[in-house]
Amino acid sequence: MSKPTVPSQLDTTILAETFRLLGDSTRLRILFFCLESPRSVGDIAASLDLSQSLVSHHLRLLRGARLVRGNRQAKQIFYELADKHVSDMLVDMAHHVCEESGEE
Amino acid sequence: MSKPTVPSQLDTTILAETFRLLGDSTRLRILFFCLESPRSVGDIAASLDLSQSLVSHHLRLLRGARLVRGNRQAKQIFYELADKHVSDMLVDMAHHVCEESGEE
DNA sequence: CATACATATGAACAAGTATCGATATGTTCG
DNA sequence: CGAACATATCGATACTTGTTCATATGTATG
Repeated sequence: MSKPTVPSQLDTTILAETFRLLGDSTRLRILFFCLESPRSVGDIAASLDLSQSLVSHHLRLLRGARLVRGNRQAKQIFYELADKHVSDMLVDMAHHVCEESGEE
Repeated sequence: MSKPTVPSQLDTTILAETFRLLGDSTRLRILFFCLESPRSVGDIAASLDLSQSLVSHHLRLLRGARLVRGNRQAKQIFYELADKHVSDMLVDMAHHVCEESGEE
């Protein structure tokens, strides 16, 4: 278990798919915005200054990859990160990038 | 420092750029291959069944983002991950994806 | 039921990019 | 220096994808 470093080609594909979804600043902003607390689609669009349609499109992709999850509350649907896994990952990566400078 | 969860829009862009580079299975395969030990371009191309040109292109991108680093040794150039930061990140993400199933 | 509101979907377009083939740069050795 | 090898760059192409506009689905309220 000390050397599972090289994933199979299949795993690599899956990993890449996840990374690809995270590799768009609009989607990242949505994710980080929903990281604090569940947010409705309209709230996301307004707060991040994005069209409602665009937000919905992105949420669809994020939902498909099980990165977010939404539950309906009357007319609105509130989205939040799918699980602690995902949120931890995001926070970790944010830290990685913040510490990026002054390495060696 | 307990709630740096939401990065600035600028940071988000930088983060996304990094993710975008990781969001390609060919590049990921190259990275994981170089994770074990430094590899020459030709070795990467042969082992991963990719054209030399393609490998070089991807290495250029990865180099530009300081994800890999190469040092020349006679005719060959051996590439390795830029620092422990990057390699840790990759390994972590690989684990995340492996544990992906059987969550709830 | 009809109206208003919130979200989702579909078509279409522009921009980005992964890949390939050919060629150039650079390095070693005779 | 010139030949051989390793890597990098350039041009072109096919494909993916982020975004917008218009419209559909779904949900609550008078």
